Amino acid sequence: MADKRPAGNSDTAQVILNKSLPLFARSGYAGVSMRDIAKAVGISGAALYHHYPDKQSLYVAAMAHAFADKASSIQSALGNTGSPEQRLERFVTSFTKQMASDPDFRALLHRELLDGDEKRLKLLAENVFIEPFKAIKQLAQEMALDCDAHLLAISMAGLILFHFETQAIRRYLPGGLKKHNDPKVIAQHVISLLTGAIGSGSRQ
Amino acid sequence: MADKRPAGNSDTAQVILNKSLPLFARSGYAGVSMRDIAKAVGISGAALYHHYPDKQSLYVAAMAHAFADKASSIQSALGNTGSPEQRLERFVTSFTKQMASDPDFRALLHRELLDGDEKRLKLLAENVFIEPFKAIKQLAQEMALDCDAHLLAISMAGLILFHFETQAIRRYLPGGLKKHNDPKVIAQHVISLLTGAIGSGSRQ
DNA sequence: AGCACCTTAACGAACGTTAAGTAAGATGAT
DNA sequence: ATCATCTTACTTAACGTTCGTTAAGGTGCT
Repeated sequence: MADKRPAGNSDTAQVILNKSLPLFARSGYAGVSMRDIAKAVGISGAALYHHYPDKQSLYVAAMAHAFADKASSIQSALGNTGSPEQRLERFVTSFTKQMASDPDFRALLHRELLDGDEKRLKLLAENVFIEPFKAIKQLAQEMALDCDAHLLAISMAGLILFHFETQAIRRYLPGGLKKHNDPKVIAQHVISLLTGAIGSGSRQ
Repeated sequence: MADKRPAGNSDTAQVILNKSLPLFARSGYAGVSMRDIAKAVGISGAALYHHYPDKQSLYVAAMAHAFADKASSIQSALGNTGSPEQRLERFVTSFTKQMASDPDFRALLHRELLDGDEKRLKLLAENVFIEPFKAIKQLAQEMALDCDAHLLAISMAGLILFHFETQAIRRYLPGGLKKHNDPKVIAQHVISLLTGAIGSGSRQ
């Protein structure tokens, strides 16, 4: 009853997106062939063209699929109750946890920032990041009235994302410990940095 | 005396690296063909194999070439005179300027962080980043005794790099202005953030 | 002569994509 | 209920192109 399949109602198109996403995340657009995707799905290469007109369209659909719902889940992390400090803490811990749990999303995001043409970046910005960014910027504005809110909002996201981006190479840098990949540790560090614990407090 | 060229000493091998680097930076390893490189250099595709045994070796040589001397120039930005605050300011302004002036290096760095296998990342870490990272970590330690220096050093680099990484998409995010791509503005923002101007000062 | 450096031509493999055909279920007239 | 017909979802085989790479040979300096 749950899954009748009368006709013209296959979920293969969705399966293709789900199976191709980790491939694109790992190897990038040029690094994944249509045959790779077909093999991952378990169908012939030609069958892909029954669902998507070409590789480019499949890729764009996969990206849209990957980024869908991310906007709201990022934004909902902020809420609008409590003091700015509380909201900052809530956002940083939640965003850090989300990024930690979705390495494919992170990789695709970085790839789009590197390779995305104007059209794709505009789509990504307007459909995914504008709304959460607005909320973060608003928070930034409340926290530091004299500081450029746009720059500060970018800094918040960057602080978190860069720790994950450097996860692989930090194993070869001095002082790199396993705990530095713990979302809770990262979040705590970012919070204390953003609340001014570095330059002002803890004088010896 | 400086540049004799007796025999078996063409600079074509160097030209190949210099011409292929922007291609790899823009399109990644899989996105650049040997024929693309050959055309950029102005020789036949087969001639590349006179200087490098295969595409992989050419790529690794190009990366080594791109990252050579970066280590010392980053590190020398710190120096070891003056107060920690002065050294921080010197490092941030200098590092920001260096990154602003070398988009290819930035792109290659991000690509290696995304795609680099264990061996390449280890090479990159040990030959390029270990020494400057040690110096930055040392600075971090002096600035915030109670904070994890490894995390703080990563944060310093990430704050700067992420502003450049998001340069293209910020045009579509609210509050994005041309001045936010000015190295001096970015550096000033990062410095004020790291010296604790956010959470502590400027209460209304 | 011999080596360094380059060419054109070509190899087989893999690429994105299309053509042609098949199996299975839905549809509609009888 | 049956049969022809249509659509959906796929298959195998092949198309022309481009890929990394090699073979064979030419030119010019030492």
